[in-house]
Amino acid sequence: MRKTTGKARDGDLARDGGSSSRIHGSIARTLGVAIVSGQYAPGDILNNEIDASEQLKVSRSAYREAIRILAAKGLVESRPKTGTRVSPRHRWSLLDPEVLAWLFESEPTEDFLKGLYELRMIVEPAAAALAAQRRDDDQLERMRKALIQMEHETLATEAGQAADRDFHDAVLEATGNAPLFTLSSGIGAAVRWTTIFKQRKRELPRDPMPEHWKVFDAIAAGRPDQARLAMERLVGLALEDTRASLEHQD
Amino acid sequence: MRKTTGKARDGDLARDGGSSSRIHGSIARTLGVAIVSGQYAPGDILNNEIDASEQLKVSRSAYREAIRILAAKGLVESRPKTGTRVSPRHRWSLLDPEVLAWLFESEPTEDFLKGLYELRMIVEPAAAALAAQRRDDDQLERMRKALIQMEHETLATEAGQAADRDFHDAVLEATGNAPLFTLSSGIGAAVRWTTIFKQRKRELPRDPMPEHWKVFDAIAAGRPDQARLAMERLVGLALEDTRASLEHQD
DNA sequence: GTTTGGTATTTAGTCAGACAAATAGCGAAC
DNA sequence: GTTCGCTATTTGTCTGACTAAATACCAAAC
Repeated sequence: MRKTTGKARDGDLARDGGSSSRIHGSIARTLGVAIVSGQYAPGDILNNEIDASEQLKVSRSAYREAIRILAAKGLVESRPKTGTRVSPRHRWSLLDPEVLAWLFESEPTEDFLKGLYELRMIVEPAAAALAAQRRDDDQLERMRKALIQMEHETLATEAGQAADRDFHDAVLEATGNAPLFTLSSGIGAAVRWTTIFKQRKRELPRDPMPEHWKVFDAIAAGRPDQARLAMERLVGLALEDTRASLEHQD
Repeated sequence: MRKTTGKARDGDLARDGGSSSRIHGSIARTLGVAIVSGQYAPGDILNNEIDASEQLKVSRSAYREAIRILAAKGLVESRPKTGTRVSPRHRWSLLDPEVLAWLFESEPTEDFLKGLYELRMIVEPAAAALAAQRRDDDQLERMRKALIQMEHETLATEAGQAADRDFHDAVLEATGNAPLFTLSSGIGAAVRWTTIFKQRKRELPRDPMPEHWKVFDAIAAGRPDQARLAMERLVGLALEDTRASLEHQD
């Protein structure tokens, strides 16, 4: 049954896999953005496949594949005769990377951002504690490299921001807990937005490195409680930055 | 643009929406189960669309829609010339309800179950604390009803188990945190498996109601710390039950 | 021998049009 | 008023052809 070759070429960060360069992907993105931005409300019914695909100037099959994508992420549900309707919000896979990207395409609501930070505040300190107990040397090395690059590039560069995300990713991975690790896209999104808001204020931002190194040191030393506390402080400071920016904006 | 009617008919638990009764859904399920169960390994390449759809005796378009579903959940990635290959595990949406269902179709690994409980142990106590601060009366009432039904039906019945899940769901919902709430399918899966393992032991299981009521009382009284502790105890006991069952099995 | 560049081939992607199946809603019969 | 069955509408499925992207291969140049 198996055919090839598990070349294990991983590690590349190929953002998208190019799936959104195909028609079905870009239609899914268009509709997905329209849904999460509230342009369609839960309960609304989309135009039937024939009309909708004509309006979008694509074939019905491409349109249908787009709908399958949205349905797989819980955004819509389709049935014969009734049509395709937008699902209630609680069905949406809000932590799916693509859904998150669609959400962030227009500015997310303050509520949602707050929720994301709250999630970080719950998950990341616990993850840091677990990582302190379980990390292996490779994972530790990955964290160190990420922080060094973050230090070099600063958060003003895309590479520096990627390094920041990579650090948090490495911590999550070092928990050895697969379900926990799948939250990294959500956490990464929150991390990214901290930075965006910091940048927006145009003030020379606080140096984020000290908290980061403290988390690293605690994980390196294998001290769970210390790692938890350090991560709590790190996320708390990020939250403060974001909150300050949001208030500043009004 | 909007067409109908948001009748807000919600609350129904329509398990699946029937999507798996369609061909594309059942093919997705078949392939999804094969992938998460390790029958295909990450990096493996699936047969090309023509051959695969012929073997499965379905049209190429139905097969393609199935693949779109799997791709949307991060299980596979397809590109021209290369074909469709199974994605590395860290891309899988392990907390997606359908993926979870596919995982539990064959018995999940002990590692994965442990991870799920660890996630519960991190998320649920924090959620209980937030719920104690934020729950409104309706949500509290939903929790009470769930526990009463759970008490009546016991965990031996499907209805009683559903009530258990509904309680944990209500707590998560009462946090008012949408991203957090999306974890309910994962938590629900862990809850379900506690019960399954308890049942398997055939011993008359410990009465789970006291811990549940303590969580409820703390949330009703608006005491976050007490709610956190009570939930920690509840999840801890569930974890013990499951662990005991797993050891018992060897 | 090594590199470079173009081309052939394989694969997913897209399209068009027909027919099947499900079902919500309506109207007739009771 | 209630039930039953029909019908119109919508998604679901199928077929087969064509398009476009990505790789592998081979030949030419160095």
